[in-house]
Amino acid sequence: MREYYTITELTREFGISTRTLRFYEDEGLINPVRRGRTRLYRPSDRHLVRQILRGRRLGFSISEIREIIQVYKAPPGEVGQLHLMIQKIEEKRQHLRQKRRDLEDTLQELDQAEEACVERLAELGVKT
Amino acid sequence: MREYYTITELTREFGISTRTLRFYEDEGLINPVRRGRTRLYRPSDRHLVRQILRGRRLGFSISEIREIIQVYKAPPGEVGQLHLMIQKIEEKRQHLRQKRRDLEDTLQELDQAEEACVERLAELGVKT
DNA sequence: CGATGAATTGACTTTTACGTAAATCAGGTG
DNA sequence: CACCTGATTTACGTAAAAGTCAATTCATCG
Repeated sequence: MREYYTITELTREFGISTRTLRFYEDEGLINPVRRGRTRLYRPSDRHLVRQILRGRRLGFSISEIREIIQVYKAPPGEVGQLHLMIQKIEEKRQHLRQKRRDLEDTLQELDQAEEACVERLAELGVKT
Repeated sequence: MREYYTITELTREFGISTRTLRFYEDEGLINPVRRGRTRLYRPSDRHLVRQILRGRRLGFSISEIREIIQVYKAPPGEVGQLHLMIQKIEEKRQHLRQKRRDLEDTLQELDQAEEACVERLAELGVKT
C-alpha cells in the first residue's frame, strides 16, 4: 500500500476533476497533508474519497455526506456523545433503508416492463 | 379509487409544492388532464408522481427519471424498438445494482461505526 | 539557467431543481 | 355583487455542485 497519492492520480482513479477534490477539501470532507503547497493524499484520504463518491451516487448532498463521514471517524470519548452518535447512525440507517425500498421497487417495475416487452415480442412471433 | 386528484391534494400527500408538480409537467414527466385551465390528476398521474419521487430519492436527475419513466410506459409496437427498450432496461438495472452495492457498503460501514461506539461504551463501563 | 509541465489559488460561470412574487382567472358563498 | 379561495401563468431568483479560465508558483530536467 502506497504512502501518498498525488491529486492527479486520484482524479484518474476516480474519474473526477481536481476542482472536485479541492471542492471537497474546502467543504471539509478531506484533509490531505501538504508538501509545500502540494497536496498529498494518504490511503485514508483515498478511502474517504471513495466513501464520498458512494454517497454522491446515492444522491446524498454534501452536508449529508459530511454527516455520514463524521460517523466513520474515531468514536468520541464521552458517554453522552457516544449515545448521540449511535442515535445518528440509526438515523442514517433509516435513510438508507428507505433508499433500498425505493431501489427494490424500481427494480421490480423494471422487471415488469421488461416482461411486457418480451411478451409483446412473443405476440409478434419473435423467438426469444 | 378516486377518478381525479387536485394539485393541492397531491402536494399534501407527497409533501411537495405545486411548483414542483408544474415543473415536472414542464419537463414532460406528467400530463394531467385539464378542466378549463385547472389540472386534474388521474390515478395514473399520481402513480407517476410516486415513481418520480422514488427516482429523486435515489439521486437520479430529471432526465434520468424521464428515461426510467419512458420504460414504464406501454411497450412500443416495433420489434427493433422493443429490443432497444429491453437494452435500455438492462442499462437502468446496472445503475440500480451499482447503487445497491454502494448502499450495502455504506450500511456495513455504519454497522462497524456503531460497533466501535458500543465497544467504547463498554470500555467506559457503561452497561448496554 | 531557462523552459516545461504539474499544481495552486481565486474569480467567474454554468446547470439543475426548484422557490418566490406578481398578476390574473374561475367558481362558489354570503 | 363583492369577496374569498384556490389555481394558473410568467418571470426572475437562488443554492448546490461543480466547470472553466487566468495568473502564478514551483520543481526539475536537459
